[in-house]
Amino acid sequence: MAKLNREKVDIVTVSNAANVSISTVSRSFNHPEKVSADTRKRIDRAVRKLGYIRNRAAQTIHGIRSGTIGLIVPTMDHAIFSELMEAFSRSVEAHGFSMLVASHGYDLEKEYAVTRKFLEHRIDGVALIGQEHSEETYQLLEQNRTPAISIWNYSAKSRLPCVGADNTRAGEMAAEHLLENGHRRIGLLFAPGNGNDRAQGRMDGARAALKAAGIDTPAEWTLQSPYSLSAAKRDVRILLEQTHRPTALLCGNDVLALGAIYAAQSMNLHVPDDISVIGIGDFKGSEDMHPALTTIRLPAQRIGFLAGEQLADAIINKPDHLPRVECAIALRARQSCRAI
Amino acid sequence: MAKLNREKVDIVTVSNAANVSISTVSRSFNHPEKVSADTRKRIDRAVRKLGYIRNRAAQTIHGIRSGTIGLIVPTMDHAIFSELMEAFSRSVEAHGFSMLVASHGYDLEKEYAVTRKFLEHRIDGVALIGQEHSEETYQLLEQNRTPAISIWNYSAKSRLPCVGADNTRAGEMAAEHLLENGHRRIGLLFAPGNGNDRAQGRMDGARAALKAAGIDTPAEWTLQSPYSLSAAKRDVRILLEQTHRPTALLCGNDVLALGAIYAAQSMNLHVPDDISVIGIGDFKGSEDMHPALTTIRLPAQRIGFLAGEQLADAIINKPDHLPRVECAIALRARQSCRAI
DNA sequence: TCAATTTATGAAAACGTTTGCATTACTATT
DNA sequence: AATAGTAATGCAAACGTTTTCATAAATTGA
Repeated sequence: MAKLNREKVDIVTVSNAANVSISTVSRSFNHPEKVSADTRKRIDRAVRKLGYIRNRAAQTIHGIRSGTIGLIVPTMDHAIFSELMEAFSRSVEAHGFSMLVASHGYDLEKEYAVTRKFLEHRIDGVALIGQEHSEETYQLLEQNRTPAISIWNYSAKSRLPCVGADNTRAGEMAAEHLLENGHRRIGLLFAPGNGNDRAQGRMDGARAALKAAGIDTPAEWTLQSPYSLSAAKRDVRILLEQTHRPTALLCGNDVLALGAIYAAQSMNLHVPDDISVIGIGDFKGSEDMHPALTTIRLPAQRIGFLAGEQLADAIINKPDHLPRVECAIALRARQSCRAI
Repeated sequence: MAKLNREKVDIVTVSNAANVSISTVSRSFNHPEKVSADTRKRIDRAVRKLGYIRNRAAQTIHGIRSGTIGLIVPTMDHAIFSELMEAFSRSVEAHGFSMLVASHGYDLEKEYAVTRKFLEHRIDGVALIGQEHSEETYQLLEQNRTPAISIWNYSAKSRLPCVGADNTRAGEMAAEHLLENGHRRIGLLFAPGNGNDRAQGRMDGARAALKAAGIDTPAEWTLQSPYSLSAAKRDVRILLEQTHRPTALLCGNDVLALGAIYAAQSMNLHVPDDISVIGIGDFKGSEDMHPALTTIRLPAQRIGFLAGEQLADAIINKPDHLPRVECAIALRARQSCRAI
């Protein structure tokens, strides 16, 4: 069966082989109950024999859903986004959709271009990361009435429906944990905030909580490092070489936190005895590090899964209003912070 | 411009607005030189005003390429695959393709199902990870004459053209490095080999090299752990609690190696003084760990990039034969192994 | 046994493009 | 001024489906 056939096999080929009209073949796929058992069997045999595969493009121009959903991320190779992607993919796939993915490298114009390209493919819906997008991107989506959601951050006044966590609160919680443990000299290490409202929100939250406790972090203790172990390590080493050192480091994400820990270790400083480190994210592996990382857990898998469900639901059932979903975050107090 | 219009806008809408026929509109997109500058300008204005976006599905059924490439991975949230994906995506995108992605969780039947689904979308090409696929998957691709490549492992006798590294050799090189450093008591820690020819190949290579040196690893020093820091940590702890301990651990990938290091650290064993650890992969961050991980570098980004180029080339230029591309691997001797 | 339903199938239009061919209006050549 | 050639455009067929409507065949009910 399914022999190698030089010519393309389409619904006509099948209908000929099964000695029925193309309408019947189509029906046998889409409304099998309307076709006699006998005919159906004959068609199935022909399909298998010829190796026929339906052409979704043809269905799509007929007004049927394309069966694709787009996911546009800043980058795929950050642990946090790949976890999210995997979960999102699994959940939309369970509803029969295929996933188109692209990354834009924190460039909002690129994001617009990719969105446009996806719309050419007539995606049934699209998910974007965060809520910082160009006005053109928002308009493009509204104009085409393409179901779209924003994932990763929660905000009560997001322009798109969103599924995510409150990054500002995450920053606050991290700061509060350090404060509760008696820290007052706190260094800040964050990823650049432009094109990245997650990082910005966390930073704002942390700053606000510290300010509320009467603490103003000096500029030389406020580090901005790209998302990379080596960059964080390098930058934190410089900070720690100063004579006047913070007792704790609040890091915008777990990778930066791990970099900070490595920096400390490489200078023979003990974490948490000599310096405490707290992260945000709770990436895979943060729990198993040594010392186990104290961090704020952002439920990436849950967010990805729920986002997929929401979007699939939006496409299939066309509710006229999509809710905003806030996913709970929580402190994971482990071994990288101590009370002073 | 681009007002919110209730009705769909297609090429007919545009042609009316610009007072030309649909043929001219189409030509103005695809063969602009065949349309007078004046008309083109008029069309462009209409396009912008209406917010028209070409329908690739319609082009596709006309026999034109769909402009999509599929990438099917075991899982997206292993560092190594996400790095690969990002590089692959960038490279196919540069050639104008959009990327469909799916994961199969090391289940070859799922892989077949996903491949089929992608074929329904009329992908122009597809990339699979590794060379272990079901016969049905191979036949499906051959039958449809869909350009396909296998990425990640190189093998001179692969059924599909491949772009990748020699995993067997990686295993050998890791073993050789330990042998050269005087180790004879070597523990093995690998991911399960079924549905994962990469892991299997590395293990075979390591075993062969050890055997050639007259070393037979006892069963209790041969660990099989799922790809996870915590599993590796747990399993290695058990191994290290034995009185008769290996002097070195050869790990099938860097995550397992890092887990092994954490296990050692948690038992107050020093790496490399008390035990040496070597990994395979050289993931992002392995270099920055503490101690910096000695490992065999597999160039994930380069593989992803070249694979994208190869596949795009196969689609665009239809050469009748695609070469196999082997990407060089190399030892990165850092601080986690010592000579004894 | 005949009319009235019901069931199974086919014919044809529609979906949004691209492109080969035909037509018209210029431009250049003599 | 007539002819050949070229540039710009339109018409209509084609791509592979789905679905509405019509029709034929089978079943039901009297």
